[in-house]
Amino acid sequence: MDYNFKDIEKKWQDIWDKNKTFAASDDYSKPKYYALVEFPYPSGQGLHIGHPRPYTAMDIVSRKKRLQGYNVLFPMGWDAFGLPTENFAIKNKVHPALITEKNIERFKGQLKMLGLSFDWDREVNTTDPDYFKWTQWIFIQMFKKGLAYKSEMAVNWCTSCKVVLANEEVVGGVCERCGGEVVHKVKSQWMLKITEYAQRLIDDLSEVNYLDKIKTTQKNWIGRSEGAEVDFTTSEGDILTVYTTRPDTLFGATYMVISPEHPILKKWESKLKNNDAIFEYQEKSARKSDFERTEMAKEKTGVKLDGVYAINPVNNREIPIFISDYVLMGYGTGAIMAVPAHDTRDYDFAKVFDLPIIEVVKGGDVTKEAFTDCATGIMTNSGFLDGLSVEDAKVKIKDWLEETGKGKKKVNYKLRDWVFSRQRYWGEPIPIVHCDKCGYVPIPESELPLTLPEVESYMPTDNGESPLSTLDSFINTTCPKCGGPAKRETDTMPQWAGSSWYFLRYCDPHNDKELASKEALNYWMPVDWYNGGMEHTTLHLLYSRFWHKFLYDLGAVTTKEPYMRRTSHGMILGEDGQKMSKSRGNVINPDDVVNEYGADSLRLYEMFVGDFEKTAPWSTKSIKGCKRFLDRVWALQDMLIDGDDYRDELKASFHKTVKKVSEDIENLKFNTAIAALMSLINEIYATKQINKAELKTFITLLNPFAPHITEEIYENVGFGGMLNEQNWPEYDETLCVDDTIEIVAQINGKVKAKLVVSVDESKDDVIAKVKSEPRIQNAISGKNIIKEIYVPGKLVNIVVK
RNA sequence: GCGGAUGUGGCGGAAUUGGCAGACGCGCUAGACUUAGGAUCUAGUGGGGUAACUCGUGAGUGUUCAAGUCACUUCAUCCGCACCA
Repeated sequence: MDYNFKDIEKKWQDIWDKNKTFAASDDYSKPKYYALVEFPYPSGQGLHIGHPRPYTAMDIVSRKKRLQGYNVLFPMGWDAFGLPTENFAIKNKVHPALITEKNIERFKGQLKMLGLSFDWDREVNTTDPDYFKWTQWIFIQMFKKGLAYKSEMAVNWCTSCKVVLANEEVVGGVCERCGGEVVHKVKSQWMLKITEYAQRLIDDLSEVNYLDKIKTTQKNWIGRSEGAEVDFTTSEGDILTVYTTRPDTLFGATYMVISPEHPILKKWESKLKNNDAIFEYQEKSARKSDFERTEMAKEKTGVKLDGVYAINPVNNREIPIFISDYVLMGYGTGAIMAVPAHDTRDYDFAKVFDLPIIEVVKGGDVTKEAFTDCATGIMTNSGFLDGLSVEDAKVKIKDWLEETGKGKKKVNYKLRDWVFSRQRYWGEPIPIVHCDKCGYVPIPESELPLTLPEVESYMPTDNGESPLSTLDSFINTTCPKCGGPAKRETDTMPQWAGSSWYFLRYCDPHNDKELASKEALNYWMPVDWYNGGMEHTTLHLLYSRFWHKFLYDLGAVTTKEPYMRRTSHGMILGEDGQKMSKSRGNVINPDDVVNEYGADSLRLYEMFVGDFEKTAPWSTKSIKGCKRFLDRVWALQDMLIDGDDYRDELKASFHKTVKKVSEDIENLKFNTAIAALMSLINEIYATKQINKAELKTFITLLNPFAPHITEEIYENVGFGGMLNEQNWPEYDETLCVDDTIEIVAQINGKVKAKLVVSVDESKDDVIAKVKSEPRIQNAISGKNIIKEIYVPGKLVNIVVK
């Protein structure tokens, strides 16, 4: 009987579907396990060969947990708002909802074809009004708490997508999605105050089990720094406040630099003697795109403000003020004190403009380069700070600043507030109206969801407004507060909105009273294990933690953090080691692979290919090896003999394998779990037989990885019931050790012989045996034995001279 | 520049607290069975050497009875951030 994977896989997928085998139960008395994968964007291309990697991994975890008696929630859904769908709609004049529906159907079919044990009764779709009703509801709550606000500001504008981008969406100065040029544009935008949560987003990382690199990336992105604000008085009597992490170097501040956009420039206009040059410089930096600005990062440019100066508060020296685009308006105060001796950028600038460089920390050579080392330097030329270490000087100067009222301690973050408006059609409408009398007013919650109107064209307008702005019937409304005429907000939310809380909806997906019931959230949350891409560490992961914390403050959820554990998978590359892309012609289609080798082989291959966290190139040859392994598993049926316990010669191997597979799944080491099963089958083949107890354990261990073939064998053999209803095998630690062990005999650390001894043999006996080995005798004869090292169960090392 | 990784056979990759380097798979070689083999089974497979032996985890130094693993130095590659004061 051949292994006919096509029929077998179809058969079991239908059975699982019909029986709702993997539906999470609402019986809250059972122990729960919530396993989560990132829901995909249902693109027109269909499933990528990389998708099954994380999905299979968490499917394995879910299937194992079910066998271990947990009530498992392993849901799936669609993050379906987004630009590609909208662009397709524009091009082909079809409603994005129709395209989305079609794409979802295709994706769903492909996921089912892989035998993933999702609970399809809990499917969510971010574009479903019953879903985004609650996305809008959360936004309104944020608005009410002052965390959503509208602000006139310079934003990143993609000239190709004609849409505002969040800072996180600008990569290398260009649009993350289309690679188009990104320029600055001043627009009125909805913003979310994620900065208010910056500290908590750092602090609470200590309560969760994320991979260290994920925690590090999040911390770096939030970018906390400790320093001080220092007030400089100017010749005009204004206070110019700077932020610095090196207040200890205040005596070395020989000039100041403010951002070209700094508002104080307007105020000083009448005092300044070189307004033309200043204006020209401002114009030039405003025109620069982010890309150009980073390109130019090497050469320092700027203009000295002629007519005003500042006074260094620590020594009352008069120092010049410059504008330069290396000072950013968006960080700190938009103004800096420049200490060229101890800051590389200030040093470069000082060299260009021939400004004095005063050493205030000894330890380097400031005639050659800036000395920035904080750990070893000693203060000098710094009045009351002289002789102190940098660390001590920081403390002392901060105290001095606070005592004299010339400054204060200050913590700063690189994280900025989240630009939340998009000038697009295919997104959640922002549920706010603007009334001339009442300002911005949220629409009543009873009117949610605020759905998208039908429009003629999905094309964003050239002046940067949303397609919704052309629709008078949508825009014109009445103010919920005063009843007067009002206009609706025409911007929509970014794609990150719907994915910031979807894991909560899975807990109670059909609830029309609240985003999910308290009972459901109490039982299911937090997510026990969330796996997703590294590329979402600074976007989705941070955003969703922020929303969750907000909902926690609101009392809508009961846990501070949404995810207890976060891991990350590596990408699947093309066979040539390059990223898969149509243009390279190295794309592998999952449909073809499943058709040729079967879903079980594909699942096995993607788990076996290498370290789960690392990228791995696709290899058609390797998947054949996995198929071959399954063929061998299938053939075990022909070797079947009776027996209700493991045979003695395989007992230890079985216990060891159960232990290894159980542990490896928990530790994200699917590749070695499969290797252990391969080793075991090799041992079984050597005996040419397998008994029923052994077969049952073997296919149960393999079931999470290859669910179809194992279920089929289970049925064929007639064990009774279904494999997915059985128990995960147990192991006995004491039975994991063999009766005899191989001991390595070394001379001076080099292996000379190997011998088999029984486990309970004493140290002296083992050493005596080692010494009686001919090769050892050879090596020690005529030499002095200096030392004998005995590592129980491992080796004996004899040191001779 | 800063931050995070990674470096092991022909290839993908294994290796608790330092304790047999190369598990498992691919590929390759030989044999068996076959009309056939791009199927299957069995055996072999890091380099050098007939052999005893010896050399081997990017490079170098050190610690140790013992180092892929620890320390220091260095090189290369990848990823993220990038004038964050």
